[in-house]
Amino acid sequence: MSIIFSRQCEYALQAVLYLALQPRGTLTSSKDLTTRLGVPYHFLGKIMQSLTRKGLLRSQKGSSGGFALALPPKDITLFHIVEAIDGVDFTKKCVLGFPECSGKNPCAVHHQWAGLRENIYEMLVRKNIAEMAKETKKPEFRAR
Amino acid sequence: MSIIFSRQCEYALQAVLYLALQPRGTLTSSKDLTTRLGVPYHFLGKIMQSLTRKGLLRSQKGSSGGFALALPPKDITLFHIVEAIDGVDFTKKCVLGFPECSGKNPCAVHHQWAGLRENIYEMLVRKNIAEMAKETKKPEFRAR
DNA sequence: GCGTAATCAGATATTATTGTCTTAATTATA
DNA sequence: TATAATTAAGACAATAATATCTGATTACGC
Ligand code: SF4
Ligand code: SF4
Repeated sequence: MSIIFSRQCEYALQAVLYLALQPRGTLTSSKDLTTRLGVPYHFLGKIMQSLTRKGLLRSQKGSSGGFALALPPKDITLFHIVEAIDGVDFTKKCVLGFPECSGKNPCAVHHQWAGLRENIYEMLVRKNIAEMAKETKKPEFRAR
Repeated sequence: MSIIFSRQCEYALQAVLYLALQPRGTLTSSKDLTTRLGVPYHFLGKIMQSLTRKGLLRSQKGSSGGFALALPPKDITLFHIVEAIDGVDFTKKCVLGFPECSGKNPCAVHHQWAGLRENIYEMLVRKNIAEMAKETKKPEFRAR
């Protein structure tokens, strides 16, 4: 069980975070990403395609091609990535899986849960990835 | 995407909550559960079996048989159910899906995330289902 | 121009999850 | 004791998620 986000989405988050740590203007190839992150090559390829189509990344084909952020890192949040890959229905849904239920006749956990959902949302939008990159310590992420 | 818990687990939570609302000592059949909750009959059957094997429910075969809680409602929390169905690895895992990473060299969201995980855990253990049943308003859950 | 390195795109394969069906075992009750 | 209702169990089917493969396309560098 992957928690909250699909595996695809996790990979996407990791990849974008990695890109954010590379010097501005450089391209990073899928191959590079795949070895650094240890995720399956072709699968990541598809994910990068999605992110590119959504306009979060730009890609360059051909020799010495690769991917880079399409926007300044300070204009991207984790939310954008989750939105592009998994969608953001979770902001509305019930943890217990009850359909058509939200707040009128609340069950005993609704308040707690509604707050939690808010927290997840906060976590996703609070920091842009420029800030995140600055604060991230993972040495294996730095350009070698 | 089902949020946090698998669909199985959601059904399990719903079913146990329903059972908690039935008068103590009565048995509820799968058929009854399935129509009240609107979930697939046989699938639910299997889930009930699991919960029974784990000792959370007791079952009675035969005519006028069914399921009931195996423990007093005040001794059961949502955590027990999640534990039985999905497992509780999520209490340790990283939202971003990074393996082998937890707190040393924390990334920029680790603190927020760790708190969030704690909140989810809290939500699951805070109330026992006796309290929840008392506070739950869902009229379609009451015995007719 | 040509060869190489890279992404792009789509087809396919594998695995996990969800759902269905069928039969057997069990029990209350008529 | 026969019958009907019910869970138990396992086989099967459908769907969704994850992963891999292959060929095409593009761009760079020689
Ligand atoms: S009231 Fe309870 S069941 Fe309804 S949406 Fe809120 S948490 Fe879910
Ligand atoms: S530091 Fe960041 S990447 Fe590591 S476990 Fe915590 S949240 Fe996940």
